[in-house]
This record gives sequence, structure tokens and C-alpha cells, in this order.
Amino acid sequence: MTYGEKISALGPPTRRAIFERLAAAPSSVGKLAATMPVSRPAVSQHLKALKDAGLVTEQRRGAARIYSVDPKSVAELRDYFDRFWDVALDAYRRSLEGGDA
Amino acid sequence: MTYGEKISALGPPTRRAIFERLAAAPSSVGKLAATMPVSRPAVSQHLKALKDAGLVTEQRRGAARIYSVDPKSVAELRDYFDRFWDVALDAYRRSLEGGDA
DNA sequence: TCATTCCGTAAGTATTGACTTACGCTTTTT
DNA sequence: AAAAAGCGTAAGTCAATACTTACGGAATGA
Repeated sequence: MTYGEKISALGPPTRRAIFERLAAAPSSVGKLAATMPVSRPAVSQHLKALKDAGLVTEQRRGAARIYSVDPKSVAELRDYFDRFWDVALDAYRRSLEGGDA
Repeated sequence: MTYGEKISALGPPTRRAIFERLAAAPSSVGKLAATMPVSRPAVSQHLKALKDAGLVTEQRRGAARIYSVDPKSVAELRDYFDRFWDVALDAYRRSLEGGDA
């Protein structure tokens, strides 16, 4: 639920690929797994991790489960790096002014 | 060097803590390690990973090595999630309009 | 009801990787 | 030149985790 857990959850490349694909369009687990180089259970496990981190949501449609990315969670990450950029830039400027050279 | 490698590099919590600390102010390896619950070599290894990902830069000052975060790399991540947010929001709106319900 | 679709979970394996201690190199200091 | 400071790397260990196959449970269709 914290931004840290979200970033950690996006570490594994396969998981990030799943997340990026869901950002383009929601999908069922089966359709999603069919386009990926890993098994369907592996995709399920990654989806659970993404859901636990608050990055995706799930809604049942019949027997299928449709996963979608939660735009709010992406906004949270965007804002985090936004603030982070300010801090880093300040530190960078101070270092140029010979903070303690 | 890609944004993916940067996100992956920020996955491990200890590494992310190191990165956040460097964003506030550049530091030598020893000073940095003194404030962290892991050994100095561990910090060195994380710094290597951050450097390989293009997130931090290194400059020698005498026998010490000062590490700083590269503001440009943070801007890259910010921009990535910025674009990502647009995409996710579009998909979310389409899904509300009953894209294929 | 029986078969089918769709999916999560359990269990097991193998790889990754986060950490440790030990060591050696480079730079400064005396 | 010798000692000290500062740090990277090698080597080894142990836990985390990214996969696999096998199984079972819920929802649809005949």
C-alpha cells in the first residue's frame, strides 16, 4: 500500500511487463498469460503481488476475472518521483556551490 | 540505463533507502554505511548497482568516493510514470464506457 | 447433472541476490 | 617509506522468489 511496496512490486521485469500491458487495456488472466512467456499460474502469482501492492484491481465477469491498473496508484508513484526530483535537484545545486568541498 | 533497469534497481528496500539518503545529500561510502544496518561492503555493492542503472554518479575526493544521485535519472522516472498515468487513465475511462462489457 | 471454462493455490525446485568476512589496491599522512 | 584511511572485489552462505506441474473450487453451457 505504501509507495515503497509499489516500487518493490514493480521490480521483477515479468511483473512490470504484466503491469504495462494492463495499463494499455484491462484483461482476463488467460488472455494475458497467452501473450507472455510464462505459465498462467505464474501470471496469477504476479497479479496477486500487484494487487497486494495496490497497483491493480480485480473484477469478476462470469467465470473470468478482469484485472485493471488503478490510475490512482500510478499517480502516487508519479507524485513520489516528482517530489523526489525536487529534493535531488536541490542537493545537486548545493553540491555545485561547494557545499563542503 | 533504461527506465526498466532503474525501477528494478530501486526494488530492494535497503537499496532504495540508500538512494533516498543520497538524494538528500551526497555522501562518501563510509559515512553512508555508518548510518545503515548493513556492512560497508554491502553498501558498496548496492552503490554499484545504482551506478550501473545510471541512478547515481561517483566522484573521487582524495581517497574518498562521493556518491550523488543524478537528477536527470529521477526526472526520467518521473516522466515515465507521468506518461504511464495518462495511458492508464485513458484505459480506465474506456473501461467505464463499457469498452466490451 | 455432467462437462467445460477459468482461475487460484499448494508443493516443489532452482535460480537469484542480499548479506557476511577476508583481502588487496589506491590515496593520504607522518 | 611506512602506516593509516577509504573503498572495491572475491568467495561463500542463506533466504527470498520466480518459476514449474498438479490439483480443486466457482461459474457457465448443454
